[in-house]
Amino acid sequence: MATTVETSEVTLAVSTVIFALGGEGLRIPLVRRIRQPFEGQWALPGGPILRTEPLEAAAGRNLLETTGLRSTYLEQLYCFGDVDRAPGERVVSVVYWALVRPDEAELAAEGENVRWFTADELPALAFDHNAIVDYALWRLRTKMEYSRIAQAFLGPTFTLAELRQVHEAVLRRPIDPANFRRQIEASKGIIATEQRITGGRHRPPRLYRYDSSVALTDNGPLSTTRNEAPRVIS
Amino acid sequence: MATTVETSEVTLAVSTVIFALGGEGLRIPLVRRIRQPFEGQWALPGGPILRTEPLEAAAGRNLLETTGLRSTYLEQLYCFGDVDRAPGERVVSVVYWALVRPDEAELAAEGENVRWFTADELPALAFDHNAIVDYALWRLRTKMEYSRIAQAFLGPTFTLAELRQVHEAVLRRPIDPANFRRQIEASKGIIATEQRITGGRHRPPRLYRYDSSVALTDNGPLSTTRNEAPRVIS
DNA sequence: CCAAAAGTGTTGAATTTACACCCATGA
DNA sequence: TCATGGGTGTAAATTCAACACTTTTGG
Repeated sequence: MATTVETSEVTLAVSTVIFALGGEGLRIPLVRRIRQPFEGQWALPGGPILRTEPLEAAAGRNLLETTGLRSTYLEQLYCFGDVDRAPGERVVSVVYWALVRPDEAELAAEGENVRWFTADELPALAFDHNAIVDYALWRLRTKMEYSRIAQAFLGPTFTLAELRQVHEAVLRRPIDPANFRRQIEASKGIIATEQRITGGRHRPPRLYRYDSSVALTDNGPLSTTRNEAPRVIS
Repeated sequence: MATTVETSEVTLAVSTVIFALGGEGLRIPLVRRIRQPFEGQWALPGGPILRTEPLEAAAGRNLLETTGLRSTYLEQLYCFGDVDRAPGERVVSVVYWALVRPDEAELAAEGENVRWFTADELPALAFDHNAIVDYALWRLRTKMEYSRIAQAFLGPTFTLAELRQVHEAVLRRPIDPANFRRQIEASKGIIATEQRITGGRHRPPRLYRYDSSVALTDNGPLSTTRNEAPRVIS
């Protein structure tokens, strides 16, 4: 992946699959390669690993550098190391996946060499990146069913309808609003505020916020106690 | 981890957490380090990555080299890359976890520099290997609840009591035999043979074998179509 | 016959699912 | 007042959990 020096036998890199929710469902940003191999083709944002930088920080950094965004959720996906995944050299890529909020994604830098694609309709990507995205999509959809990562797509407060729409968009199936409400309320991790949204031609929905004392997902002993910053309650 | 050349900025290695079931529950083999750092302390089997060797093959190879065993299940656990996890140099380790059968584990080479330990009572290990084992244990126990990896601890045929005892040993809690039976029978992936075990002072139990057309666990698009070899039905 | 584990049946609780229906708002 | 989603109620279906009971063997 065009990294570091050529003196090492194996090259190590970090790449990141970034998800945001757009009009047509899940969207991910890709960068156009400006050198061989795969020059001109689209690829996942990525780069070399710096000697003194943690892997997760590297993922966050190249996320920031290519899109200008900070993610609300970042997790290691897998380490890809097939011998022939890059022509000529042996590249091992530690891949992370990230979720960003749509309002931030709006501001995202989009230029000649960075473009957002609909996740289910990608062109042929460089390297094995199509397979990587497929796996990231599978993980996201699987995890959506048993964790509360959906909240990472939303701002500090949200209505239950918004949260449900996130689930529906990611899982691509309708969800019963009544059952969804009870399910979420029973699962904890969410706190009702006294605020409501007015202006709609219907009963004003209550706003919720997430309970920052409860982790979005249970990663067992790996949980990096990196809980999101406590939210200011308005 | 004392690998390859020092010309590269970051050293890449593979380690493996190997699980077998022994009398006192889960057991794992460790190797004694014969050089600095952590000389004399116990550590996970591991080694450098060869230029032309797939990561999974490297894990299988150092499993074979240190214990003489081949595993019935091998999966990537996580890639550990904290900056200070090895004194002096930057080492990124791709860690795999493996399951082996007790009958094979019996034959395992155990010498001055290789010893089997009870997984829940490990001494202080080299590097961050205690944390790695904790995470592997969590993954094994979590996965035991929703997949059929328990079968990887058993031979080609087994009774439902044996299968249940694997669950009980790993999860460390008793399981109702009646409910366990129905649960397993409903979940498919297991086939009843016409054979029974005689000789016990009780009704002879039926032998089962696993359905090799059903994967032990659903890893989504990552499944390496590396299904176990079809079993000969006796 | 007795002990022990294999295997089947049954019942109540908990959870899931579908859908009816009332509530509060803006137009 | 009507349309629209917010929010509550409820009952059937399914799954889960506990445990009684019957079966088949060896001693």
